[in-house]
Amino acid sequence: MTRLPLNTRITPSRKAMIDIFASTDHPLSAVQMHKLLKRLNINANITTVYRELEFLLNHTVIHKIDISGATTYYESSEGDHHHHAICTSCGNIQDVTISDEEAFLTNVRKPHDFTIKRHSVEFYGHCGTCN
Amino acid sequence: MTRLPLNTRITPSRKAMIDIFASTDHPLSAVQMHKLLKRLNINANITTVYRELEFLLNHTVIHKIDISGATTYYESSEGDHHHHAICTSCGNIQDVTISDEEAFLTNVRKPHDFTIKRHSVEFYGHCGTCN
DNA sequence: TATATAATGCAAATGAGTTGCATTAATAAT
DNA sequence: ATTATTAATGCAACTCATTTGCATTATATA
Repeated sequence: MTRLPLNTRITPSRKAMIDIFASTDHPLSAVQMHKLLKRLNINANITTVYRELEFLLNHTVIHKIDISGATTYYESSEGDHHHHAICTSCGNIQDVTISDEEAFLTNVRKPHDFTIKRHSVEFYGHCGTCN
Repeated sequence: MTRLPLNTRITPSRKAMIDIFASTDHPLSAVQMHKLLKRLNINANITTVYRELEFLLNHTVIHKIDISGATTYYESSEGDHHHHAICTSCGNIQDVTISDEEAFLTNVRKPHDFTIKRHSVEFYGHCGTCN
């Protein structure tokens, strides 16, 4: 796992959130995380959840995924590089991999002098259940 | 251009927005559009801008682009299929094309039974000026 | 020119996320 | 074990993008 600062304190909500991200292969929003914590009887304030997400993000424990819409989703940085298929009917999010992604990236005609730091590839459509 | 409903009324703000999208190769947010209209002395309410964006979206005159963050951007549906490179420093958005995009799409290992309706590919990094 | 109703303006509400500040609690120091 | 330091938290208030209800205006048609 990524190294957290030396002065990082292990609080119940922090531990739970780290555990949840580590054991879930599913992107989560702040509100969803907040509910999950409640079910574990960890009554953290939603502000605390947002702040912790920011903290975990800063320390690359998690990363954002860019899904169309107002809500930000986060997932663990562990696991292989992948993208997402979002069902526009039920909101379900599944992983998508691209074989030979390097080839794909070499086919990108990027603007002159633009330095790519990261990329986002998302597919929208209908999942098996909603088809 | 896409056909609008028969009962569509040509109001000053509608006409201006359609013209602006047709003549700009640049994604615009509701707030940016609102400012552009003001400069043309069309003092439409921001609500009207949002409603008109929704209308143009519904009639496929424009489409949303999915950029990380709270603000939604829209661009004309005219023009070739392309993606975007977003400068995370200055917010500048440039077009990106992928050569042989069909090949890229065939390399996508999509979930079983998932029907892809559209996809979004965005690159984040630093533009020439911010490098 | 009158009529129907699409489009608009305004105010208020919503939803996601942020911030200031006082309080609490995890850890280090004693 | 006790205390001190300060990271983490809770709460309320706020911002920002966007939406909604409702009364009013104005475009296109009869």
